[in-house]
Amino acid sequence: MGAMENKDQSLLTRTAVIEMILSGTWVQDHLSEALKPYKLSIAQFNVLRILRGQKGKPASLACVNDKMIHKMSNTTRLVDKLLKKGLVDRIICPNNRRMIELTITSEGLELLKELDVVIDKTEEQLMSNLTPNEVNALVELLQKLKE
Amino acid sequence: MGAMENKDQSLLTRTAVIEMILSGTWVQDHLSEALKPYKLSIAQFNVLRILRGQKGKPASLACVNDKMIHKMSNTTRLVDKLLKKGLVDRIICPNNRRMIELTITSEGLELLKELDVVIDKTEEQLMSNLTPNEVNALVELLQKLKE
DNA sequence: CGATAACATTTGTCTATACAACTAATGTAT
DNA sequence: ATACATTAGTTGTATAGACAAATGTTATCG
Repeated sequence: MGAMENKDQSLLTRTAVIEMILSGTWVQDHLSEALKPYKLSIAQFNVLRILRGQKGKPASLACVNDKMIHKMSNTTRLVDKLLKKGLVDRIICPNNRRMIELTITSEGLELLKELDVVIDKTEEQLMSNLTPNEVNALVELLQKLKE
Repeated sequence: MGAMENKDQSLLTRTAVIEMILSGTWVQDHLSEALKPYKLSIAQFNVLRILRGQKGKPASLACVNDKMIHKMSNTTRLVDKLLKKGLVDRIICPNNRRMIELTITSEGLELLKELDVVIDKTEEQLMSNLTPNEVNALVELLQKLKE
């Protein structure tokens, strides 16, 4: 393997790394733009979706945190904001008073129903330059990458 | 096209969106981990690289900002930190006193030389699960996506 | 039973980012 | 030349995130 090929390869690698950062922020920028009229951050939106996914079964903070896209140190304060907006309920778990039980309120569910449409459309637009096969290939590459 | 195919397609789209966010933060986490011993953020490191890329020719703040991966509102304060560390110089442009001229110092160049090794290795590791062809395909998909 | 460890969440603090208002310098048009 | 707009950068402020220490609760072990 010559020096030239090494250089090409490391340039490609660097390009890939930069493209991944750019693509990640690109996606997030568009999503948070779509959420802006609803005064929700992506993180807040995801917590709501996680709670809906529980189908009534309450979730602890740690459980929510595990399922979050951005692991953050500070889920308490994030949930505080959703509480203030009346989108979630928080009670102390009767069986284990160290834990809390989070559930989504009916207002939260209503809001999510509205957001589903908005987010679906945004996600579709974001991917509109790729064919379904290409989207599939992209997902597989990204998953393989992080295995 | 049946309802089933629609659902599959939108699930795939959603998966792709999430994978892109995850991959972006995954890359950034590893890079900032690699930079940690040097007390540099990714943004600071990129400013240094941008200035080195100028090959002695000074750059204005706006110029640096245009080339940055994360467009940020606040390049002034970022550069302040590099100044305090002695990694860059900042003078007022004599031709247009509104502008500043940023250059990287020799200390900055020294540091970058050290970091090149570290970052190259990190980037190589990040991509090590993919073959060169796959990395290439990934780059092409990501670029096509954002066209 | 009492001390200690482990657990789940909260709080404090410091730094980072977003957004808008501000300052200073230059360009433009009458 | 004066007024007005534009440009380049800086500063203020409010919000978000990282990290570590603190709080309160339950489990474990002698």
